[in-house]
Amino acid sequence: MTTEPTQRVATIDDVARAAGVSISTVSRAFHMPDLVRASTRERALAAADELGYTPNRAARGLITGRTGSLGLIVPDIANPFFPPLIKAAQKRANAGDHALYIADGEEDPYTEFRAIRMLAKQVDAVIACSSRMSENQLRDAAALVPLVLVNRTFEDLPAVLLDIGSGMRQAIEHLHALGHRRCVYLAGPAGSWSDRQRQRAFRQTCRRLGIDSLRLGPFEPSFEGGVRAADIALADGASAIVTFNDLMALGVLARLSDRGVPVPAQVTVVGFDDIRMATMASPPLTTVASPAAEAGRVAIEFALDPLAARDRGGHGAQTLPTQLRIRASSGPAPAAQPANSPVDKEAA
Amino acid sequence: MTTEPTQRVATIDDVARAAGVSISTVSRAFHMPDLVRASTRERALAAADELGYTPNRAARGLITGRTGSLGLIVPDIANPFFPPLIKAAQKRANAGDHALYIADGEEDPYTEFRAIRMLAKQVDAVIACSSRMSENQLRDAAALVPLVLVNRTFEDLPAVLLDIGSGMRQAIEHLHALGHRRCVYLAGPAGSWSDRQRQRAFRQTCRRLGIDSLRLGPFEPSFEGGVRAADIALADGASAIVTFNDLMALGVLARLSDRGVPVPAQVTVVGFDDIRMATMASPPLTTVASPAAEAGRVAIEFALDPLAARDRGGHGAQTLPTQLRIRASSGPAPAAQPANSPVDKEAA
DNA sequence: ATGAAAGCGCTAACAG
DNA sequence: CTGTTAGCGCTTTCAT
Repeated sequence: MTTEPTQRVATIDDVARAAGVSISTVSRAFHMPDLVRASTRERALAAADELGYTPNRAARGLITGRTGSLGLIVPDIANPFFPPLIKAAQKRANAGDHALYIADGEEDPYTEFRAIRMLAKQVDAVIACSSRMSENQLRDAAALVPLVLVNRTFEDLPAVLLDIGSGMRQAIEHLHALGHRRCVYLAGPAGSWSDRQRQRAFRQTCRRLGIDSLRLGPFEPSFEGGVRAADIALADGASAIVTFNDLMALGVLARLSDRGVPVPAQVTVVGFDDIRMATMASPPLTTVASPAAEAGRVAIEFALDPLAARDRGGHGAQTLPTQLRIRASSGPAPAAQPANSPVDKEAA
Repeated sequence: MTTEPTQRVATIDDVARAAGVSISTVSRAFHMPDLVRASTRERALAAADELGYTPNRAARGLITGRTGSLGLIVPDIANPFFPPLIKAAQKRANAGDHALYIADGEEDPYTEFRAIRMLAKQVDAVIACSSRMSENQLRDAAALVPLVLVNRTFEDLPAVLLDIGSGMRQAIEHLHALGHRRCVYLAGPAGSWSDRQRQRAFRQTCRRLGIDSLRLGPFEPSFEGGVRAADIALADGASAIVTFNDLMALGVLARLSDRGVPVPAQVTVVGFDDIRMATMASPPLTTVASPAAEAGRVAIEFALDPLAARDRGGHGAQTLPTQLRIRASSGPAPAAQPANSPVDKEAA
């Protein structure tokens, strides 16, 4: 027989009564320990522990303006790139005695904005990962609550970046070394900032190496998006495929496998994330490793100490290195150029 | 030049002033629309919209005791079983105008308990998924805040269950039909409720079908855990392996592949979750489909309306069906019994 | 060193 | 129908 409905949660008042001190003494025992005599403090703390008292962050926030909580928004929790980031962030937040609230933006700018606006008053800062919001929305959001960006920059907001350009260069150089002379990039969401970054690095590196480059998309940045994109990429006769993210790469691989196209014998696929799942993919997937977990940790640090954030990189942006990760068995096979469709639509 | 730090968030007071009505009228315009004249209501709502006003749920909760927020705890966000569940839950919560806070229990009972205690006062209910907490902790938690369980039962707490027994029976019958006569179950976390359920169904079904059954473990319910378990399972001469969850199954597959063991020609692996990732694994993985998303949705409904929850199944538990999902190419191959180690340790 | 009192943003009686 | 008042749990002056 459980005490089903909420029994009652100890308030600071209960603690005070139990310890035989005033309510403000208890509060001080927590936040300004030096202002109360040691013995009194002990008693208060003991009582608090006894009653399992946890301060009501909401109530505290009401008066201090600081809630001791942080918000974290990702476009899609199901995108395996984010969980490691989230976990690292949560760990770091808890270490600083902060709670972390996670919300899912559903890959939709407005949903994301609403989520931020809703969180605004109940958290000290919001961390927006790979934000899909427009610049205007970003500006509005930043006016409501201190904002930290991950995987995107905007004006002088503190940001944690992954060195996408370097990863892309490494990937293309790798493909070039394998003999590929016609590469296609399967783009992610239309307005995506990080997709633009990738496209740019892709185009530039291809040009530099004299590789025939092609951009296809946008596609949904998901497994299904990759499946759909695969056929199009194949039709365009590319022997090497670089995708916006690993999820798409996995989709491409699955589709290629279904169509009986040998990978990497005929096509090499490079994913962009090195999410945990990539480890689980069969060997052929070469990935660009993103230090997602570290990004999560650093983002929290930025959020907890905006000033430190401002002091790091240029205007508070810190860039984390990225690295090509070649699966053992994806090495050898170069690629015979398949039937080459002349259509160079949207040449990147 | 951004208005970097929090500019100022509109309060109900601002709205009232802007609309030229009293503060309580604004409040009523939101919660008891019929109590204010249409024209006044319009004006209040318009002003609110104008100022981008979002009620401060924390402040509201302080007085009503209802925060309009829900908490959701999972043992491990990175476990791909949960994201779909989380997403469905969040969608349903938002539909009911509730915010959903997600927390990660880090596969640790006490971390989980602390998280719940911290959330207790700031949410209307907490949904604990595959809780790793002890019965005592569960009881204590339930005393602090209305609690909804997913994937576990405890006394008369509302619960959403997946019909694990049925899935396991289907899996074993399938293996039996393929000719397997020696199956091993790779167990998950030691104290896990759902692991016990699986073990029981496994043991019973094997006995009924006259299959030589073996339980190994516990193992970490992760990809790495599966990798480690694979060798042990192989050493024990099983031709069919059923794992606690898909993550482990994926690890087993990877390890088997590394060791050059043909799957499913020599060994068949059955995962237990049918998470999205299973789709992406190479064909040999047969899975038990869990309606994770639906579980998330139903859990929110239970949380929003505890009474309805109480009215459904026995004491508020609703069981969702589970189904064996056989990948196309995992069908044909039966299994030659490999070298059979006589050690029947921990016979299930 | 400690207590009393004011007030954060909001809702729920209680008047009008 | 609408405005006024009290007070949720907490921190923070301001007294003592």
